[in-house]
Amino acid sequence: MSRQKTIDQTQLFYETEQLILEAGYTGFHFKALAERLGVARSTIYNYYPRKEELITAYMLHLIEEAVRKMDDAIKSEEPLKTLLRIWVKYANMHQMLQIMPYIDQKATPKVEENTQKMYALFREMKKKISDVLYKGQQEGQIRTDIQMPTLVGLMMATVQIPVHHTELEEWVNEVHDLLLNGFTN
Amino acid sequence: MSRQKTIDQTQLFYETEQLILEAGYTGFHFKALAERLGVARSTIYNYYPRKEELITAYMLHLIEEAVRKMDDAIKSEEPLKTLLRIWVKYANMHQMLQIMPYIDQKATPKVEENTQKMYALFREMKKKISDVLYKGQQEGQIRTDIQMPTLVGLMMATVQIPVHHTELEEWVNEVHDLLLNGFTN
Amino acid sequence: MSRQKTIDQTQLFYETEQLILEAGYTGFHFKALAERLGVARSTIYNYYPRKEELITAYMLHLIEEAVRKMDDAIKSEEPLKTLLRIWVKYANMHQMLQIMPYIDQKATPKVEENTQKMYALFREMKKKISDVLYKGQQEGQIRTDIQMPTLVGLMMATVQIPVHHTELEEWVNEVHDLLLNGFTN
Amino acid sequence: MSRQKTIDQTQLFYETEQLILEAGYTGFHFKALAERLGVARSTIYNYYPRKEELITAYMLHLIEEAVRKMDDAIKSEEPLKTLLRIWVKYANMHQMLQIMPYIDQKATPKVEENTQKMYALFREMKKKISDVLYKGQQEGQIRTDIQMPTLVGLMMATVQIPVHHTELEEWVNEVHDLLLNGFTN
DNA sequence: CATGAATGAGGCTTCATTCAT
DNA sequence: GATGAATGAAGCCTCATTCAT
Repeated sequence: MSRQKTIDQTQLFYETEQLILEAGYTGFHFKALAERLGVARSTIYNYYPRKEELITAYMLHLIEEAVRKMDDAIKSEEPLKTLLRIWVKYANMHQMLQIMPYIDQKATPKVEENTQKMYALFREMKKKISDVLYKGQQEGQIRTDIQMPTLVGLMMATVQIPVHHTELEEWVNEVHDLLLNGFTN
Repeated sequence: MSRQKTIDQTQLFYETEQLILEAGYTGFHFKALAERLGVARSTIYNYYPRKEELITAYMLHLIEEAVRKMDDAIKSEEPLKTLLRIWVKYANMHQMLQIMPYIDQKATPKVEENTQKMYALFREMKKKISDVLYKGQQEGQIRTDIQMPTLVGLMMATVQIPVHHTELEEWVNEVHDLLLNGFTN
Repeated sequence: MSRQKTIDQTQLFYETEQLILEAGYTGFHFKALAERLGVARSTIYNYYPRKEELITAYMLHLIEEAVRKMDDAIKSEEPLKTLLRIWVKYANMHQMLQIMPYIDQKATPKVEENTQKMYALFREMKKKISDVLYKGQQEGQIRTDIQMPTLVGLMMATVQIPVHHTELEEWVNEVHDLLLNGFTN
Repeated sequence: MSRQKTIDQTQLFYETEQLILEAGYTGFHFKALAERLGVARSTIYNYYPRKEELITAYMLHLIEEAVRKMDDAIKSEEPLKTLLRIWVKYANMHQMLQIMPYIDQKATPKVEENTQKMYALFREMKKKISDVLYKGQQEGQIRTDIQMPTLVGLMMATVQIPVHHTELEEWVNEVHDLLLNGFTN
């Protein structure tokens, strides 16, 4: 019925991610993206009529995936460590979130919708972390004299800690230990 | 009647900072800057012949100031807490550093120079933090089973923790406590 | 469930007309047209390989219809009034004619052909009006001291007079009276 | 203080008018305009940041001029004929008004403002014509059995009558006569 | 120095049109 | 025939930068 497709969602999202990571939002154009994909610029417009629509669709997809994994994480034995592992694997998600303020969130209704959903999911993620920590408090392992948002904040901030380690798992162990026990002996 | 016609360095840096904070690197143009300053766009070129030159000059200035304050900090009684306080007060510096990758660092020799200096200063800052922690290790307060970059990394990551507190000092105390003693009871 | 998949000439012309009337030539695209018709854009190309071909075909069809009606009109008792009535009913034809200059009339041989035919028919229409007026002059009702093109021109210009009337027939009567007897008492 | 100007308002408006008359709204681009003016496309943007802004500014200017002339006209001896003369001299204004529907009237606040003003002036023009006709009615020359909007409409429609005459004044005389006395002997 | 004027490069989008199935 | 896919040409617009005064 029609010609063969040359770009698929997966590849499109993959190159979108790569381009943003390499060039930042400033350097993210359909021109550059088209070159990477080896298609004409206008072709992309047949899929996403607006730069912002593609970018938010991609982000939404990313965060949805992360949230799904977290759901499983919570049921694991060491939930905090598992959350940490996921959170760090999705470190680029964190980077993406930082570019949100520079996106025209009212570009099209679709963009607005995607944005809303993303923020909702992001709040959900924080909620999941809170829940794990709260459970720890109930069970007496986690201290209660620090405000919850500060606890969550520190946990989430760890994404910024560079990975000097041979294995990601080493990083996870070290940071987990540090979070739980602090700097002091 | 007419707005101020001459450019004042201080105001120039101030507006540069504001503009970047409000609009990000994407929204940082000489056009917008000139409007804020109430001068013609071309006037700015008499001071900084290149957008990148202005931006790196401003950042360099910012980081120099922070480093200077840190020098004093180290001599204080609670050096870690003082460092934390400074680091957080210069939180925007952190934001600025994140835009560095998107700046054409070879635009002009001056830009290259500024960039080099900035990175040097940034390394110096990390060194200062390391030193404080190292001293703590020598004195037996800080644990030695965690790699130094991880310690420094966590300390620096704290800028990301949102400030829900009435007073910045509360935030500092809470985060300091958390860093030292960890999540557990 | 799905919208009609085959194109029907009548509907095609109908939507063409509607779209031009609503959006003007500027807003007349195959994209918009295809949406209205509920078919793929490319489908239209199976019928009209060129935008201009469709548009001129439609116009030709419209003007042919009008000319046919005028033929009958001339045989009526009040030929001028009847012509006026037809002319006004085909007011959109007038609008269409105004977009002709902006169409690439040499796009394809077919377009050229349609255009030629249209202009011929249009001249024929003017001829018919002239004939009616000329007959009036012969019979002594219509004055002869005004150049014929001016008479015809005024008659055709009436299409621009807005219809504030409840019934179109009222408009016709009023304008007819005005044309014949003028502004004065 | 600055470089010499290469385009002035007058020339800009003149070329705008010519281009619209020749190419219609479809063919009116800054690209074409810039070529005519012999400047870079972007230069025009320094004056009018939006295509619609230029076009509406030009139209407003045109209609303002016409209204001003009409004011004088009304005091003349043969006001209706004078109005007719002016109206026809500004025939292109009429053409401009017809493209209004295809302009994005909400493009910018300035565009909206211009549009509002234009419509107001246009209503004013119609009012002036009405006033002249009304005065004629009071003085017993103009018939009162035809609705005023129809009278005004016919008068305004005359712009559409082609000028086959050697002198514009001949056209004016002929049309004026025709309007007043009608087609009949 | 300050400025208004001009410009080119580059990014954003839309649409007519072609083509393989 | 009908369609989805791809594309190029063309128009829109913004901004860094240069230049003459």
